[in-house]
Amino acid sequence: MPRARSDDKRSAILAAATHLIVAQGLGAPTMGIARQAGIPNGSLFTYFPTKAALFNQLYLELKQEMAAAATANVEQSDFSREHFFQIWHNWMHWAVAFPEKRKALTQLDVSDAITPETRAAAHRAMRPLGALIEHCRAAGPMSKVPAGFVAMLLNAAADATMVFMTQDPKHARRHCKDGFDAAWRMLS
Amino acid sequence: MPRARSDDKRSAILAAATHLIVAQGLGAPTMGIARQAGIPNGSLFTYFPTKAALFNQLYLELKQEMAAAATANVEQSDFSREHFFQIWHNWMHWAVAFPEKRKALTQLDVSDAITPETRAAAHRAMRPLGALIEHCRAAGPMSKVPAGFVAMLLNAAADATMVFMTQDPKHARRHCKDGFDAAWRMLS
DNA sequence: TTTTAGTGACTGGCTAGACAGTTATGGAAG
DNA sequence: CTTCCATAACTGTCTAGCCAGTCACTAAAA
Repeated sequence: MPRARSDDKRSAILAAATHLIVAQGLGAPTMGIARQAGIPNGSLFTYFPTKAALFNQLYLELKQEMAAAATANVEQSDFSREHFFQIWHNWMHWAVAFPEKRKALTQLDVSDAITPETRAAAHRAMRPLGALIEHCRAAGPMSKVPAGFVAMLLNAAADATMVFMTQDPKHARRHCKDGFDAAWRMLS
Repeated sequence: MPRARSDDKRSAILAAATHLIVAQGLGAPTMGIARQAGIPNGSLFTYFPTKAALFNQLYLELKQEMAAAATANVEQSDFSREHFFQIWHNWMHWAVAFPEKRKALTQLDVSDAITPETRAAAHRAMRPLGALIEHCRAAGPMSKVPAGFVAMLLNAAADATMVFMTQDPKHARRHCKDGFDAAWRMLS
């Protein structure tokens, strides 16, 4: 077997891309990303065939990481308010801990470089959350509302809460709770 | 006085930009925008000094148009649920009637080409809505939550509702009401 | 005649990706 | 154990194409 690719370099590229996307938007040049990652620009293309492929991969991994952070250490079958808050808290905590990742995600989300396939895969990563939401929805006033719509509304509330917490980290704890209360009022 | 600029051309440029931004993203070339507007590319720069200026102007005017559409034909001093729904309905109706304008707005919203000044001006355009929200907030369970946070949550809910209505126009009427009910539950 | 809009060819800078040559890796053959 | 080889990663330079904005000129308005 010939040389193996370096996971470190791969990660460095993704991290550099996250950083530069936040600083310069999606127009950030690949050369800048490579420099930030500490590799020559040519190497970037041995890890990702095109810029779009890099963005798709980044989007997917960030979404997966976010989903994993939200549902870490929680049981599948518990549908209580407290349990839901635990997940919400994990979720918000991740966003505050990695503000660049969250910002990069919102940029990538509206980009047309992200393919429907990637979006579908990202959606799949959020599946565990979906099941939980589904259960709460069915028991409350939104039982007649399409599940996708409910999910979208909750996502929107979560995003808004993340933005506000990041904007005003001093009162992050309170904003986290306020956002949750609002979301919970929405579906119960 | 020498030749006056043509309002028609100006509008054509803005309309063309809206259309192309939706189709190609913010990377849409000025030449493409000019072609779509039916003018030579040089003329675009007699109406807008730079591409960024064009985007800022477009953002501002779309936001103003949206705000005006939402608050058309409604009284300032009425704070009832019905009145709020009337505004919500106007708002959603605009989004469904002009889906491209809404989509272009969401693109522009995350762009770093939009200056803080433009954002402030756009925010001012939403002022009448803000007063209404403020009143409802103060009377409900979110009285202790910052007004900006409440506005952000409502905006997020409105956006999500717009997306879903546009996605599934067949049941737009129901989604409009469902979105409103959810938003109303949030703040009362 | 003055002033400014209209026009479209042009340009300078930038960037994604190609490429030709180099180097590390590990297995196979002796 | 040593040599050799096949493979694929590594590298920096290069280039073809694109695009925002310019400019020299013309046309219209007053």
